[in-house]
Amino acid sequence: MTKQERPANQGRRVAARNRAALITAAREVFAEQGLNAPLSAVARRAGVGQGSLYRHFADRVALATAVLDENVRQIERAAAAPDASLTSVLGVVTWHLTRSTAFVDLLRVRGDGAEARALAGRVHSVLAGFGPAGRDLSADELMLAVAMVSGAVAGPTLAERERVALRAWRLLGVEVGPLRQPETTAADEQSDSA
Amino acid sequence: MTKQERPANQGRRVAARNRAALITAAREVFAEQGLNAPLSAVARRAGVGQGSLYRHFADRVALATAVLDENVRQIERAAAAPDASLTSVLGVVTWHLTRSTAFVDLLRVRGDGAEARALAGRVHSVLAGFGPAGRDLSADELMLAVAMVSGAVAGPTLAERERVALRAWRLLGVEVGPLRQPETTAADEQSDSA
Amino acid sequence: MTKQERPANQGRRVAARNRAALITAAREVFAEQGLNAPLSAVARRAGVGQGSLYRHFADRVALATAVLDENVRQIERAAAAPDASLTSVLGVVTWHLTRSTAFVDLLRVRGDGAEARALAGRVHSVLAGFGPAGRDLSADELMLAVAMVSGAVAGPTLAERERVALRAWRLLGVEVGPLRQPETTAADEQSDSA
Amino acid sequence: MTKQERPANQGRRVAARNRAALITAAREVFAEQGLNAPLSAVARRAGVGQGSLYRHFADRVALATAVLDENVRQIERAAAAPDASLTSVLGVVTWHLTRSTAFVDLLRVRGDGAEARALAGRVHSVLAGFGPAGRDLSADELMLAVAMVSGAVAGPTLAERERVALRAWRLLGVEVGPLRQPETTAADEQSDSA
DNA sequence: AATGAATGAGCATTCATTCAT
DNA sequence: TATGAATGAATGCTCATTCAT
Repeated sequence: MTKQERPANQGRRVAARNRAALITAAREVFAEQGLNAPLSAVARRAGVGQGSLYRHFADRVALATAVLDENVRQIERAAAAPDASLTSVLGVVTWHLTRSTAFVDLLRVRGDGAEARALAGRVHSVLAGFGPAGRDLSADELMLAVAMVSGAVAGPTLAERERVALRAWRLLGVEVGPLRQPETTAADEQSDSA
Repeated sequence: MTKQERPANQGRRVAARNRAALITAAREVFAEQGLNAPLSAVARRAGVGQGSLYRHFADRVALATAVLDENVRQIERAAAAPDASLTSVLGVVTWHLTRSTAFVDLLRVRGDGAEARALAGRVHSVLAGFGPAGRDLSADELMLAVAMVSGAVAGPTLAERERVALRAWRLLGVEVGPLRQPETTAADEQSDSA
Repeated sequence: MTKQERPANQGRRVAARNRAALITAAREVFAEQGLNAPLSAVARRAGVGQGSLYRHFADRVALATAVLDENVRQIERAAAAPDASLTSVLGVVTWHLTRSTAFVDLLRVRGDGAEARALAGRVHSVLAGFGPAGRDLSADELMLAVAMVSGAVAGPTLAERERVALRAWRLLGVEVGPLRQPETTAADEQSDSA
Repeated sequence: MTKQERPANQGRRVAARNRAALITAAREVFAEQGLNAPLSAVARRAGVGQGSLYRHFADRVALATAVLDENVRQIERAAAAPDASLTSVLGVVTWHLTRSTAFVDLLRVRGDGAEARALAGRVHSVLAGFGPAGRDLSADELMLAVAMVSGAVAGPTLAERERVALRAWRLLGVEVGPLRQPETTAADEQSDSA
């Protein structure tokens, strides 16, 4: 029964690997060149043919969504940690904000499509799961605050963006945990529902 | 080659008119499609040849600068009014924020070139000329707050953007005057030093 | 946008054919209009999309180099023939001179880029492999002589250019073999290393 | 009678000055950027409007012809000098060859239009007026030799071009006088027959 | 399922030429 | 007669998308 799985369904295995490589490449390319970067650059960096990119992702939005989906999942995972708090989750959110222009846009520009709204909604849900932190803000207000910080985050260097983000949170009177990289689990590589 | 029917060269009488038309068109096109909109679309909307656009504005930045320069000048003029206050000026700033994506980007993304920084600096100077309003904020903090509101402002409809902007200011505890259209004086049409 | 009738993508079977067609077209267009001829004209004559041209040849120089590379290879092949002599090789060189403006420019204007110099160098090497003919000239002097003849070769008709070239060689006291078309071997179509 | 001339027919005086300025500018621009340089660059360098350029010179050829006309006239003047010899005139010709790409093309590429042929013909006439020098060459052969040297003349630096030119003449066994700048007389500024 | 070449629409930019002032 | 702006065709180049292999 399990024999069939072994003689290598090479095609399927390669497919999954390609998909992951494309997401990784897209994350890097979008970060470097912005969300309008040529898709050919993504394919090249992933070491994959153009056609394969289109097989996995119908369009630019689908690819971007896949990238951001990982980000959001990491936030959800951070919120699921035993010692999680609003403060610590905001630390993860802000970590992403300072790393990824695309993520900034996600949380800033709502309504850019059903996918983006869905992702933003998941962040909203996460935040709603916590009580107020430092100030008594509703989940809606928290999302607005996140958008505001997103809007402020800009700058050529990572350090500068981090500094600005923290100042922005302070101005809002919201306490933020340390900006730390969330763990990337193997799960990130397995999504195949696109 | 043997085209006889040239749409007629209207001579240099139209020069000033063309320049103004280009700025107006650019304002609209940039607002709708963002700062990377095709310049050909601007020329078309202005009813002007491609070459004329390039004669008046050496590059995209020059054109965008001209557009934003008008915005900033209106803010400066609002600040110079006899009954001006930080609150009323923020009303004008926010009015622009809700109208123009380009203006949002100007105040959000600093360092995108000397021109942008100069324009943002002028806004900074204006804000620095007022005392605190509703909270005791330095000019730097005020600029950050403006950037944050800029970041939050998004939405398909004008009404939505206005609502969001006001909520954002409230979250910051800063009082904002009524969002009102600044007067467009003839001076705006005469700038020829770009 | 809603165009349904794409002229059909014939797949990569045509890749090699396209490359050859581009070189052929470029040879003709460059010969007729000079090395600055619009590349779009080359693509059109080759019956190929603009993009394909750029895929095969990164820039104008790469295309010109490919064209001239064939010429030089034919000269090298002529020099490798069992009964080759300086006289016979000069016949081939001169044959090209009278056929191709681009080739004339290659041998006339040195230093127009590393590629051109490399190609000219290969001609130099070929000439250096023979002893003097009709006069005792060094390889350097021979190259100069070739450049001089190149410079003299001009005229609207092929016959005129041939006549001038032969007169020029006579003035230099150098014997030249019959102007004959070198064989185009299949090898010319296979180069894929550009 | 001569009164009319004084009260300044300003228009006419300016016109002549502009014409001369255009020729000078064209000489420089064509030398730097080649014969296909933008005419707007010529007008700009001459400090003259685009329209004025077109008033004086119907097209690019007319302008180029005017530039070369000066060169040829200088050669004719050199030939008219009391101590002129074929050797000395060839020195002047070669001086021009090493200075001006346009002049090279004139003597190299015949048949580029009636104007060019006429100018080349004048050079031919000049050479025909002298006896053989160093070798017994007919005027036709001399013109061919000039074309050959023209063809050889190339190189990024003036010194290199001069060196090559002299080597080329040596290879032809023709003696050449020193390369010297011909005097520019006021006459060059007065041609108004275009 | 992957590949990589083909295709052409689209955008930026330049420049020859015309023409009102 | 000079001026300088207007015009748009032409060209280079890029890139999203399709499709034979």
